[in-house]
Amino acid sequence: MVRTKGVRVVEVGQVPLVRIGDLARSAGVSVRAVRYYEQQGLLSAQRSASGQRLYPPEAAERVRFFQDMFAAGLSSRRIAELLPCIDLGHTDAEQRHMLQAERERIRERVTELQSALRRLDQIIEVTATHP
Amino acid sequence: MVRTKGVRVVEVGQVPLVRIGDLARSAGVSVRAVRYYEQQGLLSAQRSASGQRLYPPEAAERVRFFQDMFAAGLSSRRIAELLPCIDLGHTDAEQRHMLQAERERIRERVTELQSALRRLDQIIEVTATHP
DNA sequence: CTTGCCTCTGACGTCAACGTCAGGTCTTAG
DNA sequence: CTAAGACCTGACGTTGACGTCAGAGGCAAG
Repeated sequence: MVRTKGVRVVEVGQVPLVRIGDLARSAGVSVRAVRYYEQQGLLSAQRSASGQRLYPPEAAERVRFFQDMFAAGLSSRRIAELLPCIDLGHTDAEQRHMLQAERERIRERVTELQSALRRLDQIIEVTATHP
Repeated sequence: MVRTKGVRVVEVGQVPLVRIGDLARSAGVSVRAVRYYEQQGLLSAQRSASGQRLYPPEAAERVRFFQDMFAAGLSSRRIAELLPCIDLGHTDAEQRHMLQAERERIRERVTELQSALRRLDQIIEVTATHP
């Protein structure tokens, strides 16, 4: 076990593994959030002898992907359904249907937001002439 | 008091008023939602002698505006702050700041969503080649 | 060895926009 | 007059993605 720039790293064969705090920091989320993702079946972790979670550094990318999807309004359930598509690189009919449905949902949200934006702009415009 | 096409209407002077159920239907929300908006200070209502809420028909437009703003991620608190800007037709510095901030927030959400859309499209594209 | 930070597992708290239920009143069609 | 809806006021329940706290253990530095 070595220490590199403040981040404790466990070398298992050639694979460096980081602990939950480091993952959380590098992904920009809380430690609680990472544990939550595991609980929801989105993220798995190796365990050290003493039971501490150990992650490969790529896990940070995956966590950021979760954030993107949450921001897009997907539930953790949907994201869980999404992961096999990514990991296996192929989809069945049901999965393709789900992907299209979510895509459409997000597109609708975008147009909703743009509509709201226009309404806000109207208000700003109107009241700008009457300060 | 008259009945017009199934909608009970109260004539007070020249102003026709509708009851909460009619407002809810014409705005496409639940009765509970309308009461909630009143509780949050977004909507006021005249009361009949027996205490029932009475609304001018334009209230439906206002309720739809609430829906737009909620869909854009504004809280009822923010919407309440917004209403005087609309009703009075002018804004002070603080209000203008708030309007700009919310505008910017929504714009960020849009780009987030578009980013998520691209990621989903990538997945769809990749897996489409491997059915 | 101890100090200080990190991690662990529960488990309860939060927040917003309502849903839902209870128990009672109003209104109107028939 | 009566029965069926619509409406009233509380007040508790729901959902999702975590926050937060408690109590206990792990681990590198001095």
